[in-house]
Parts: sequence; structure tokens; C-alpha cells
Amino acid sequence: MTVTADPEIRLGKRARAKEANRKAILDAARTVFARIGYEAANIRDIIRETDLASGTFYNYFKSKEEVFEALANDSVARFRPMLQKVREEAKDLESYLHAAYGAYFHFLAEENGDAIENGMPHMSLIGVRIDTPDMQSISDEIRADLEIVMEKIGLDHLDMEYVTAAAIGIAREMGDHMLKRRPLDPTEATEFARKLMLAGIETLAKSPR
Amino acid sequence: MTVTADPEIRLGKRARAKEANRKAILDAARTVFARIGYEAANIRDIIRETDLASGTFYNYFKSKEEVFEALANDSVARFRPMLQKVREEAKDLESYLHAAYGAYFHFLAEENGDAIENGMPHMSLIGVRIDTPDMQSISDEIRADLEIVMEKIGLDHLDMEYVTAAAIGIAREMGDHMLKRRPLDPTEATEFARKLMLAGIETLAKSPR
DNA sequence: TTAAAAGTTGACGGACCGTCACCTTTCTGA
DNA sequence: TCAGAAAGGTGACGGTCCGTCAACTTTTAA
Repeated sequence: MTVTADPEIRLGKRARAKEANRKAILDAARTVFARIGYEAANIRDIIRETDLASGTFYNYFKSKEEVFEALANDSVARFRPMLQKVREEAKDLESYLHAAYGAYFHFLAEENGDAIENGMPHMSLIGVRIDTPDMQSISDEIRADLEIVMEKIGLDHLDMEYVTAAAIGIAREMGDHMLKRRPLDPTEATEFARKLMLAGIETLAKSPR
Repeated sequence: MTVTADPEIRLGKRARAKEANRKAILDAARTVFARIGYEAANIRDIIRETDLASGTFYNYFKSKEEVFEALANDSVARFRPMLQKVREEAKDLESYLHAAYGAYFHFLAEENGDAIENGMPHMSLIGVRIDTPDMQSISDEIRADLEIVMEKIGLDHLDMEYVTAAAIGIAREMGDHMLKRRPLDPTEATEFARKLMLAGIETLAKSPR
């Protein structure tokens, strides 16, 4: 006899419907964005892909942009634990860069490997040139991580905002290009970025201020 | 007695009006984008800012996006000669990186220094996360330049697409942050990027393939 | 059992879209 | 110089999508 673990039971009918509707809208949006592209898509297209009425959309989201943000935040939510793991396991700067770039490029390859292909704008972290608040917070996390790692080895006198910006800029731009190559090779991209950034940081640290 | 140098004379009334209308629309667009932001702006807002009729807009541009592209291309057109100069004067990799980043960050500072401030999305190269064809061609030019400079010193066995992507990613992301700092210090950003990238490339070149 | 609360529905007024028939201005060449 | 042709400006119009809201249905809770 199940106690109260199953969402079908612990949540009322009303709450379950809400969850389902929200998910239906997000799924529909993913489908529509993939089919005709984010720019071209409109709210009616999305709602038509579900069996809900147009008015219902507005009980869940204010705009197409907000739906996009929710999808992007899903990606961020999936990525964040990886970053957490990277943070915990990193021994030094090199291993941190390796793990962080590795996590990012592999994540990107998996998220977008097939899903995109056609004209769809990047749904995951990359290229979501719409910078959502969640995105910003990832950037902040990385900066904090870098500061910790670099402080350990006495390189914390650098301009950490720029260091982080450079690290992220490399990831974003390289990521775009990596996704266009066949076969997808996130490992290659990881090695490249790691070496580049490591050498850069070490040299900057030595250079006179 | 003026011969035929003055546009007021060498062009017919018709042609002059066309130029003026086009310019009026572009100026209005710049104003409106700056005032209410690119996303929020619509074609009627732009045309209302001129003394033209709505139908006239479509004799010049197909959409708001196309206007944006024209504005972005203006920036690109202003930037391209600088890149040309950098190319001609660069002696080696270090001087090329210095000159190229310098050109970019100073250009950015001048273009956006005041003009932006409020919520306007970046109009110049940076952050125009809408990647226009002209933008792409700048990227290609830089890659070609880097290839030439690096070939001279025997570093041309690297993955030049990734080298270029990294260089541009650093510029884009650092540029965003630079613009948010007061006082604007493009020289600082230039130094940072140059050192980072130079060390990275040299190390990559030495590392076993 | 039933009244209140929550949530859904789709029709509606409003905004912006892109077009096009009409009109004004400029150009051309006789 | 002038008349017919060409270019281009105009704004009203039908169409689409927007976001809202009163009416309705379903769920909850007492």
C-alpha cells in the first residue's frame, strides 16, 4: 500500500493538471522552435501544438520570451550539478579548467547534437545570446570557482572579471564552431580550450602589473 | 565655380530624396532603439519618428531586422578599414594581437561609450548576437590574417578555426564587461586580451599534437 | 452535499503588419 | 519648354496575432 510518495496521489487533481499543462506548453514550444525557428514562432503556434485554449497560455507564461527562458533555465538546471561536481573534484587550476570545459563541451554536444541541426537557435547555454538571469548566475559561479582555485595557487591578483569573461567567451564561441563540425568532438575542443586558457592565465599572472 | 563634386548637384532631386529618406529611417531607428530597446521597437515607431508614411518604409527595408542589419553593417564598414590597417602594419603575432584587440576595444568604447548606457542592445560589433553576414566576413578576415601572421613564424599547424573562435570569443565577452566599467579603459582590456591570447597560442603551438 | 475557489475557454477589441491603388513629383526627349 | 512616362510617396485596408475577460467547468474543502 503506497503511502504518499507518488505524485499522482500526493498532489491534488488540480495541481497535477497544472504541472501537466506547463509541461505540455514547454514541450510544444520546444517542438515549434525546432520546426520553424525561435524568431518565426508565435504564441498561437505553440498553443496550437497543445490541446489547450489560447487564454490558458497566459496562466503559465507572459510571453514567448518567457517560455524560452524557462527552456534555457532547464538547461542551466541540468548543467549546474555538473559544475558543482567539477568544483568539488578540482585539485588545481589545470584540472579545474579541464573538468569545466569538458563538462561544458560534452553537455553542449549532448544537448544539441541532434536536436538542433536545422535552423533552431541554440537552446542550451551556448548561443542563447539572450542572457537570462540564470545564465548570469552560472557566470558568477564560474568566477567564484576560478577565484577559489586561483587563490590556492596565489594567482588571485588578476582581474578576475576579465579572466572569467575570457574563459566564457572562449567556451561560447568555440562551442558554436564545435557544434558545426562532424563528427562532434567535445574532447578535442576541451583540450584546446584548456591549454589556451591555462597558458594565458599563467603568463598573465607572471607579467608585471 | 563648382564643377560636379557636390552631391547636391551631381545627383538628381529624386536620387537625393532617396538617400535622405534612407538616412532618415536609419537615424530614426537608432533613436528608437536607443529609447525603447530593439526588441520593443516596431516599424511604426520608427516611421513615426520620421515624416514619412508607413508604406514608404517598405521601399527601403523589408523588416525591422533588416534595418538593424544595415546599422550593424555601418559599424562593420567603419571597423573594416581599421582591421585593414592592422593587417598592413602588423610585424609579428604579438603586434598583430595588440593592434587588433586595440582597434576593437577602442572602437567599441567610442561607438558605445555614450550611445548605449540605457537598455539598448549593442549596436556595434559586439553583442550583436544577431550574426549578420557582414559580421561573419569580419570573422573570416581575422582568421585569414591570423593564418598569415602565424604562418610567418611557423605556427600554422594549429586548428585555426578554433584559434580564431577563441580570439573572437575573448573580444566579445570581454567587450561586454569593459563597456560596463567606469571609466572606460580599452587599453587595459587590450593588454589583458593580448597577453592571454599570445601565451595561449604559443603554448598550444609547442604542445604535442 | 454544496458553495467557494481555481482554472479553462474562446470570442473580442486593439495593435501592428505588409500591400496596393491612387496621387504627386521628377525626369526625359522632342 | 512642355507633355507623357517613370519613379516613388501615401495612407487606408484586410489580415494576423496579441492579451484580456466574462462565462463556464471542475476541483476542493467544509
